Amino acid sequence: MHSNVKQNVVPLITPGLKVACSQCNLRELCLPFGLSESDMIRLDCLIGGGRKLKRGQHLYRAGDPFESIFAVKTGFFKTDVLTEDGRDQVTGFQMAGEILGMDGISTEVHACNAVALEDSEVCLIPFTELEALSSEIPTLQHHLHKVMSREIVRDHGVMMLLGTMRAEERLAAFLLNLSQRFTARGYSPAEFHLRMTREEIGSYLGLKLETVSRAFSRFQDEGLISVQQKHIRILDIARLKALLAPPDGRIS
Amino acid sequence: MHSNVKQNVVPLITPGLKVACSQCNLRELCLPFGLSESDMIRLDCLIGGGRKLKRGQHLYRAGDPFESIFAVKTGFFKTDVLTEDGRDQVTGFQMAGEILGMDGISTEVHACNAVALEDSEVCLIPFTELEALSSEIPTLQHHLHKVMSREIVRDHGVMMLLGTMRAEERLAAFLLNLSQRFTARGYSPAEFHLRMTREEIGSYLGLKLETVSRAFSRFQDEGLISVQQKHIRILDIARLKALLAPPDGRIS
DNA sequence: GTACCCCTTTGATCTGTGTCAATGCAACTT
DNA sequence: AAGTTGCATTGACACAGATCAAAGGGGTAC
Repeated sequence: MHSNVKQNVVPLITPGLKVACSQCNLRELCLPFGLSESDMIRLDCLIGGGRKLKRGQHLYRAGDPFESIFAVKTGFFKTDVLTEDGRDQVTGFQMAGEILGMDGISTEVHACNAVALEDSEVCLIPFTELEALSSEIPTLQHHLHKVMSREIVRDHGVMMLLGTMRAEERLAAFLLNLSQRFTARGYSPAEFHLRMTREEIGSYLGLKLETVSRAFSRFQDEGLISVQQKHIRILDIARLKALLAPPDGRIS
Repeated sequence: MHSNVKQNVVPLITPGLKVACSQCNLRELCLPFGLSESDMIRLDCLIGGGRKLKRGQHLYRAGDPFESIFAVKTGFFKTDVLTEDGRDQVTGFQMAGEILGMDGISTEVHACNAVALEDSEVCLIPFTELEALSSEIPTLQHHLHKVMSREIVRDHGVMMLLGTMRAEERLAAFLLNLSQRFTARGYSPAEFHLRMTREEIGSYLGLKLETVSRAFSRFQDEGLISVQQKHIRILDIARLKALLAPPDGRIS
């Protein structure tokens, strides 16, 4: 009855898919950043091949034993936490060049779920081997620490968003963040396709899907963006930014 | 006019204050966890002495160059982020054995402020040296990664709290979290002193101080806790926990 | 010891977002 | 091509928490 898009079959590692970091056009965004050619080749050697996922498939689930972190090669992911009592919180959306799975290091078990929001491809980076290599390559070690620290800082930004912003401010911040990340990857800053549903956006932003939808509509009415389902075009990025810094200051 | 408690004078490093990790009764909670005696002594050697802070003093400020991380030896801290437009979000409260400052690794500059909420003492851990040592001691390296990962997981928990919980649930979660952390340090799980103001609790929990105060009062009326200013006594921990897992499930 | 100031509590009202409900739209299946 | 299904939009209403305001209490500094 279900299409294979939703089956969540555990995907096999596809060894033929291996593409060396040194050849990868994401290397300036990803883990190998800053490495010399020769060090990059050493990193190539430990990366355990790629893995392809269909839309809807889990890369890992909360409770899975932690063995690797993952670098997104193509596609789009979400991570979410869910508690016994049924709460569900999207903790992030990840795109090409971003690292997934660091939540698992602390307990040796993944703390959240990672799901592909479109057909995607990741590199598998066995963590024990990565630690071993990074103790030999200071640049790699330091960059790994930077990546983890960046995740912490990003999370603090989300806490700020959830703790202090109103619905429209949250959505504006979300759109601007996506725009900026797409830009860094060479895509249009103004026009993109949302891979996630209104409900997933809402979960990430601490809002209900209806509120997200209404905020989109209001932005459109005011000429800030144009929305057609999942297709977004930012029409007035300056006014969108201005939403985040209210003129009256709101200084406590 | 101001008392010296509020002056935020940059405190000097106090070399005489140095206490070795190997002698520290927090070593099982802190960075040296799991190290052999000899490795712990090597860690001792790089720890750059202690630093004492009066209540209200900053350990570091957003924008300060990043050089060290810090381990809380005694006392209590808060970290907060503030943006140009005047938003202010408390991102965490740290107590003995917890590590501060990892936000600075990614950009070489601290991303938030750390303030002592009572007279406190920290160990200074120069980060470059820590990286160097950790590449020689795999256990130390791995534990550092665990500490950073734990921070990421903790942040996800706060995002869950901010994104999905109602005021009383947030406060219950907050109290239970404090209780659990005090317990881990050998203090009473049921009775403790809040070091932060209602406003700081509110900022952390994404609530206004009046809402925090009202929630405290309601908890007291219902016999869950007793509140006397900053002195808290948990009277019915089971019912407090039950607040977090509503009987109807609330499963979406 | 005393005075001041900040923190906290509590009340009254307002408002943004959640909730409930119905309709619309688009893509995918058959 | 029609039917099914999931996602998005929109409206009406309710309510949790914010805001505004005032009074009380405790700790801290002198």
